[in-house]
Amino acid sequence: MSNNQFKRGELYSVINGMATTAVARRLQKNFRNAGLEITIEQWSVLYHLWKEDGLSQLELGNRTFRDKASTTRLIDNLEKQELVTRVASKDDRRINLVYLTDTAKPLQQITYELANKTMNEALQNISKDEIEVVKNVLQRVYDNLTNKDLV
Amino acid sequence: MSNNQFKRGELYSVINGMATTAVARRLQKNFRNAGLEITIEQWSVLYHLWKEDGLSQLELGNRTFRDKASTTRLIDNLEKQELVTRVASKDDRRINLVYLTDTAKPLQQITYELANKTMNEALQNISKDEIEVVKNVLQRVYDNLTNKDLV
DNA sequence: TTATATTAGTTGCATAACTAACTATATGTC
DNA sequence: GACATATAGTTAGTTATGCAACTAATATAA
Repeated sequence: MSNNQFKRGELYSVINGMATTAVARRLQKNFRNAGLEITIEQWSVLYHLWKEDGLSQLELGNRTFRDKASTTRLIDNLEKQELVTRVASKDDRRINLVYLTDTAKPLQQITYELANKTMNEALQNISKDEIEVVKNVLQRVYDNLTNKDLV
Repeated sequence: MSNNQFKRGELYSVINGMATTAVARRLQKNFRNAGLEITIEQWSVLYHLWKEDGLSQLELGNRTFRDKASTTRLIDNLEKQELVTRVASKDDRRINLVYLTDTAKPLQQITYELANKTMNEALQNISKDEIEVVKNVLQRVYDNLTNKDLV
């Protein structure tokens, strides 16, 4: 019997990601309570642009784990809210580089604070060691399912 | 400084749930490759009905971590595919009890097997102890954010 | 240099999520 | 019994997801 055999009844709770969902919902709520009109999905894109502005849509999709269709529409919505602009690359005109606008810049500080607050709420009474194990395991799960595409 | 302070750059990967997403996508793919036409969201509802048939929509929503509007539409779609039927409760006619049809019953075995297969793919080289820590931490994260609704 | 293949992004279609407002049934209080 | 309140479920509106088919631009190969 494999080392990783689950009792069937336990499977769903592992797959379900209820904790992830709960964190996302709480962060969204904290955004809303602070009067921020952005979704956490939009924020996930802004987050990567604050780290490195002017990424291509494809690269943004990779970093936020989305396919290109989802990325297209997320950026459509961000553009509608005037938080980013698309600029065709001069080297390769197939590529759209995505840049933050001045409207987006002041959101960085407040959303970082709200994300920190949310994580503190989520991680009450959970030790640093436990968090490290979780991060490590989830990374390995991700790698198990994506590095080799054997299906 | 709090015990749970994160370096900012690490925040997103924790919130994002990329591992959860990857597992869900792989399970969906495994369903599709086996010729099953159901979504994992639909499967999550069937999963609970196989454990206990005839639950109310609200109870199904609780067990699958959905609000009632989402539950309504999920069951609409399951009904369209003739996998479940709604039966008004005789005791309280506001309540819809949801029952599996004969069409749904043969799906149980094959989807359990595919879920097991998916979890084995996901959890390669991850020890039982690590899995226990992850499950325990995620449960506590969930509890931290839901037991007391202090926002 | 022309034909073919690849790549980045968009669009159509279907499912699903959440909020808020709504309907219908039950319950509680006077 | 009548009126207010609570509860279960539905509907409308918006955003997001994924797949597949498409366009436009670039790269490769003959």
